[in-house]
Amino acid sequence: MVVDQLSDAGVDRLFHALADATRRDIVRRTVDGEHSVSGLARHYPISLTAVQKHVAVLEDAGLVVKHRHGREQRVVGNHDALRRAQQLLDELDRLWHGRLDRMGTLLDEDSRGGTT
Amino acid sequence: MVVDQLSDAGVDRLFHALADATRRDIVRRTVDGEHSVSGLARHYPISLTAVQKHVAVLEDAGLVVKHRHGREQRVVGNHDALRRAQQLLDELDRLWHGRLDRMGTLLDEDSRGGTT
DNA sequence: GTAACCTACAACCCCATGGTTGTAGATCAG
DNA sequence: CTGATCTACAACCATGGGGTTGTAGGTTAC
Repeated sequence: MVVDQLSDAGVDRLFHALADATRRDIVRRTVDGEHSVSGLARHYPISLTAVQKHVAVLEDAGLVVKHRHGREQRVVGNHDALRRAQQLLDELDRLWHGRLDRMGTLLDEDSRGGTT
Repeated sequence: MVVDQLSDAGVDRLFHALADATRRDIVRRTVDGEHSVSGLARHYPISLTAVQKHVAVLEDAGLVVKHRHGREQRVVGNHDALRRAQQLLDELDRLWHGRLDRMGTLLDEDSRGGTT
């Protein structure tokens, strides 16, 4: 489970969930503690249903967890998903460093070819 | 000016660009060096036009840079955009740590018979 | 020159997304 | 019980995203 996580379908969901300002804001809020869905909805100029859908997208991506508390549905951020996203970017980042290293090696020894 | 970058529109483009396996693969390839658009297209079972659009999305997000080289359009990854994405995730990550710190403080005060 | 190649762009399809409204089931407060 | 809240879900609409084909303009090779 090391290398090829970049082509996972869950990664699509993860980054797609982050690709919306409202959803990022919900994450920011739920990182800070539990919030009901309707409580969250009061902060945005969109309908409650729209917020419900955003929360569903976040939950599907694993960025958020819901659990019932009486008649409310409490939403709270999930740190693991964020760390997963960070790891994926780090994986790409490592490729860059590898490239830089290879460029240095080329300048140094001038012997090897690339792979395809 | 460091804090509120989470609600920028460019961030939408950045994460949206990363929310597609083909585009992440293009980034992975172009991190490793320059590739022509048609050269990239040969690796995927989709049309050249589709790849052109993916590259355009990546370019719009800043993850990739194009420049002409003869009749070819060379595509190469842009490290800065990736670092920007990493910084945004780190920003969220910091919120989590802040929360954990506060929870620790609460527990601490509670064990001392705090008055909240 | 002609042919082959690389790219750009317009037009079109299909469907997922983000938004809405409306209805209905639980749950809490009185 | 009654009313107010919170949530869920279905139906619908408009827009954009990912894909295609087709046409056209440059650039290299012959």
